[in-house]
Amino acid sequence: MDQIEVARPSARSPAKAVGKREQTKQQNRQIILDAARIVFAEHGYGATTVRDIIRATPLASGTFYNYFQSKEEVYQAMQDETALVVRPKLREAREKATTVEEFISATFQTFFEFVLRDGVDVRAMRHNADTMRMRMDTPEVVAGFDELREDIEKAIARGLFPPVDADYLMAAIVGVAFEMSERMARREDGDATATANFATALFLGGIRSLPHKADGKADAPA
Amino acid sequence: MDQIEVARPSARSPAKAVGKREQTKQQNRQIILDAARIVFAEHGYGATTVRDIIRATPLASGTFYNYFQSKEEVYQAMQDETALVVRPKLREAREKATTVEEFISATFQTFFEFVLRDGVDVRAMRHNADTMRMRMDTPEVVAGFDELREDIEKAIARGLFPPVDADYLMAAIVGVAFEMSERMARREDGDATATANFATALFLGGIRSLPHKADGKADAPA
Amino acid sequence: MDQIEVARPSARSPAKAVGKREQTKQQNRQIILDAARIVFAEHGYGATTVRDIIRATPLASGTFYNYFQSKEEVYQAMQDETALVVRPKLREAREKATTVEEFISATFQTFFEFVLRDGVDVRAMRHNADTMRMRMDTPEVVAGFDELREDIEKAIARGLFPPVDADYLMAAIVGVAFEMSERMARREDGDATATANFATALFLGGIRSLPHKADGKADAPA
Amino acid sequence: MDQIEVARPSARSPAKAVGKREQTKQQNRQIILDAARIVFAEHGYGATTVRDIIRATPLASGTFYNYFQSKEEVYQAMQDETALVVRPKLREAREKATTVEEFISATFQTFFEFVLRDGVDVRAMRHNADTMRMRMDTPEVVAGFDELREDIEKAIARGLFPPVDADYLMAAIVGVAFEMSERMARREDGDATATANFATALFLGGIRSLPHKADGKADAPA
DNA sequence: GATGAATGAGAATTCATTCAT
DNA sequence: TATGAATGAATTCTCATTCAT
Repeated sequence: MDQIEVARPSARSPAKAVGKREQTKQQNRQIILDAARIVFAEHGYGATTVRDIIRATPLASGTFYNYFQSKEEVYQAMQDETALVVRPKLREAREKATTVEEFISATFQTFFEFVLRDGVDVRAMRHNADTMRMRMDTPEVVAGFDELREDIEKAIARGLFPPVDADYLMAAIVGVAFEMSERMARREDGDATATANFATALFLGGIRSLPHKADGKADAPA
Repeated sequence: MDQIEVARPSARSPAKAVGKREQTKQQNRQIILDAARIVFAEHGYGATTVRDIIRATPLASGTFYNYFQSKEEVYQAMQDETALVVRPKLREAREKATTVEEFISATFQTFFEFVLRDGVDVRAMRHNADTMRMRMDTPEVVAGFDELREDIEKAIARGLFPPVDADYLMAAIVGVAFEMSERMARREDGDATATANFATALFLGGIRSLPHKADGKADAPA
Repeated sequence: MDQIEVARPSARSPAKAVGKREQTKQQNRQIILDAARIVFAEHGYGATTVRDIIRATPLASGTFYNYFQSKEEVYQAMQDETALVVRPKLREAREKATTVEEFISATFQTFFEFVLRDGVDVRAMRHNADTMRMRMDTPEVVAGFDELREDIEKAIARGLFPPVDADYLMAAIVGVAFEMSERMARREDGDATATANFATALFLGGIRSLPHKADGKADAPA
Repeated sequence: MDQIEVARPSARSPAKAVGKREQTKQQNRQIILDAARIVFAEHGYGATTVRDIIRATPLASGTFYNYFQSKEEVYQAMQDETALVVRPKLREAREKATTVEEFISATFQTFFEFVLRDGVDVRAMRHNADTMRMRMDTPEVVAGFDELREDIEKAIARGLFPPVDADYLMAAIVGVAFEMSERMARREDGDATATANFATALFLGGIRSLPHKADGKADAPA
């Protein structure tokens, strides 16, 4: 496990001291967040200790507490950082939708694209402890679920969707999104558009509408 | 937190000529597993300590280590105990299927019924740690995923399913099953059949086939 | 580490029950002693636990306590068993001595012969824990030192030895005996007589009387 | 307590610029080593626990682990600290020797002087555990044996010693040194020079050359 | 007597957090 | 603010010993 690159405050450059210090502060926070992302992915949440995170950092242990109170807090900050990036994208995509197709397609496409570009390496993350797969959602992430449900309800209200159980539909979309994104990330040739097409076809027309595979064989799992 | 009731070696059971000591051993193992199930549900996996589990038991601390090496091991045993019950049920249900409808319907129906009857109290479990939702899958659980994919592949082979990406389809089913089962478990009037009908309709005909709600409102979330 | 061969009491032979039982009792005590000898040699005294000794035995843990109270007790019994064999031999050899040569020679010869024949494998014993060499003497062994000193005093009394410091001379003999026996045991071609000759020559005439090596080189250490 | 203390550690103190923290670190390490020396002497190695050592210290339990990994490690550090003091003294003494007498005499004299001045209180140490005598040699101590053998080989090479078995001679010297030093330390009037004279005489001329005792009686043992 | 699971005191060790520097 | 050693409560785990079978 490598250390994150530093902004050591030891080298004093007398000029612009304030700006420099402020910058360092921001950098250190980011250094910790980045380290946490890697360490959580490697060891899993439960097995990760604050010490682990610090060790993956050039910083001293005391410094951690200048930025976060605990493991929980840094985890949430990390997840939130992520959620705060995706959620607006998802919202925007769905708000522009004028058809069911657009709504569903935009949701999956945006989500899968994000996972491929910005997501932690899922292969490292999920098979930690050699044995167990785990998924944790912070309040910020869960709030994204609520937004999706709200958007579905709005879509129902404006006649875009039939009057279905929005809570269940949200759950189905979320479940498919997370589970398929993990599968996608494990594939060598993970392709956000193809994956989104699959999920979209499913939600629009059911299994019989799914794209056919040329050879009739399932993709090899990782 | 209550302790699990004990079967102290005093009670004689004449039938099933298992030695009394062997019987006590089996009981103690089960006592620990049951306690673990409750404690993990209350505190979440990460926050649970071996001491917590022991405390929820009438047994001595050393006794835990006669049965399990660690928190991880008891967690896996617990999950596996569950998976070993559901997996054969699911397999059997799917093998009897002669149509796509039966395959999908039986899968969801069996799964949701199990969650309602034997599942841990999800409401306690998922909102632990004050904040975070989490899901962990042990190898035994993951093996169930593989079985589903195999069954899909077989169904494709015998022409039951169109030649789709079995891995992705499996992921979609699993995602929907887990995510909706949690929603279902949170509802006061959780209904396995209704939930299975929703999921089945989705997989057979897409969103537009979903059952319509009378009032057009989403169910209230927990 | 192998287990010591057993005398299991499980197979009941009704006849001669008492004699059989008595025999088994003696055997089990011996089984434990033999196992202890091996385990102490492998792990060293400090690191050895009663459990380790039991594990090296086909017996149950509770059985240990029918024979010994603790690790200390079994260790002493083991050492004493040894000392009780060597001490009479040494005494006898020295009592027959009519010259200094005989006294010294018999002492070393008897001791080194014993080490080679009955001693625990010193190579295993002394380099335990990969790091530390250790030697422990029980009261029975220490009593052997006293006997040696008494014999020296008697030898002085009857004019065999000059009137030297018997305590120091005893210490010197003991030190040379133990330290050289370890070196001897490490050598592939450990030879009690040659080793005894070396020690005897040293005590009779000093370094200049020591046997010369053909090549003038030291033996290779283990 | 005023100005001198107030001087900040950043201000350079030209000589021996050791920070206060570094100084405390060194002190704490020494505190633990000193406590260990006492506790090992009192309880013996096997019976000593890390807790015992910590209790003999004003430090917290966790602090121990900032310096040593285990009981073994602190024991070795302790022994090595000792060996690193004696070994150079012994080497130097032997290198200056131009005769057998000087070589042997210097070795014993140096060793016995060290034991009397810096050695642990042998009377406390050896009769620990109510029962057993024990000796443990760490690698550093064993390395001292190798040095002695090398020096003997060199002495043989330059014609100082006859071509004897250097390994055995080394063992004899070591055995006599340790065993006699223990006896010496038990005596009220332990005298390094007298003890060294005894050992030297033995190695130079054998028993018959040993100094005669005025009364022909052995010294009283402790 | 033999067995081996249960016991629980206590030893080893970790780790979040503090605080002097 | 950054540092990192000290802290000690909490946790994991071991192990001698007991005792029902």
